[in-house]
Amino acid sequence: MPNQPNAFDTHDHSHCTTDGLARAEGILALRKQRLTPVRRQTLQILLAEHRALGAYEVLDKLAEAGFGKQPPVAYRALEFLVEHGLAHKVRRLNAFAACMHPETDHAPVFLICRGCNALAETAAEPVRAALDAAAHAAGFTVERTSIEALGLCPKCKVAA
Amino acid sequence: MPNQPNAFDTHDHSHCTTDGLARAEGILALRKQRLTPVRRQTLQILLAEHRALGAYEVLDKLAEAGFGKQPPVAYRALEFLVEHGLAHKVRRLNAFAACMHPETDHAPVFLICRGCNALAETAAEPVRAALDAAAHAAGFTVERTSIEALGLCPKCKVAA
DNA sequence: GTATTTTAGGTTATAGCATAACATAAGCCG
DNA sequence: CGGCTTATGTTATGCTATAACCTAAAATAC
Repeated sequence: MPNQPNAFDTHDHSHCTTDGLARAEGILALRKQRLTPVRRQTLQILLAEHRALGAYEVLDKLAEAGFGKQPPVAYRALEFLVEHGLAHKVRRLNAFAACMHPETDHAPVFLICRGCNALAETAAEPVRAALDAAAHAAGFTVERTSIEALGLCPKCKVAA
Repeated sequence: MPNQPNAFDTHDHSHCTTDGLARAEGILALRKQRLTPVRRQTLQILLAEHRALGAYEVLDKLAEAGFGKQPPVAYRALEFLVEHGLAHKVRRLNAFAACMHPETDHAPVFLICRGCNALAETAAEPVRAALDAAAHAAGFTVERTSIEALGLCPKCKVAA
């Protein structure tokens, strides 16, 4: 995993958005997929915050930006982004978040702060390995995973 | 974890229900909580199958058994069971399943078969440890986890 | 053993999350 | 440019979940 700041660190957030969009363009170009206006705007909305947004929250922002205001508008864009690893669904929250390292890691591990709703992705490999081992012992073949932890980020821990 | 059969093994399933109910009674007695008729029936419904059931599916079965047929009837019973570790919510499926080892393991790891919908709980400790380590590196304190894998169980793998 | 408090169950209503199905428009390619 | 494919817009609906209020049953206090 590249050494990017995680959501809990103070960082120059303007890079998150610009980098994210640039990387998305690169990835989609390779796959001959189009980053259409709605998709681009949707990704930008997710990249703007290090937290998960509900589909209807995204939809409202899309509507403000002049796109359609019916649920499928948001769900389709989100589905596309998830499919291409540019965003993830956070199942615990029924919400979506931009992927912070779309090139490298398609088995995300989420840390969800219940204090400030910040969301960080963290090193998946050791966790994935442990899960694969446990699954293998049961004769089970893992295809997709959701690994999420709810708790307190460093800042909220201090505040508490 | 006691050496019980997991969902993917062939086993005498009648024990699952009777044992599950007996253990629930023991656990709740210690906590001075009541296993009322709806709660008991709900647990029994979940224990009857090694898969996750949607709340409305549980509700239908409760209604058949003579209990109320409004959503809160099912949700309240399910919430109670989850709270006391007798059932779990499977977030990937928005559904509920009986806990297979309610005394010992309150951080379940689920293996969900996409072929037959069977659901197994597996050894949580190593996975939990890896997750805790990753979280700790980010300064994050884990309070609750959801760890779920989607894939193929041994039988469905052969069938495929 | 009856009154009081607490806990649980029932019901109505509504909120929040998600998708099916169909119509229109925009890019792609012969 | 005509037909194909992909994407967007819209209507309608289904599934998941909870708030709020009322009644009943159990625990506890007297």
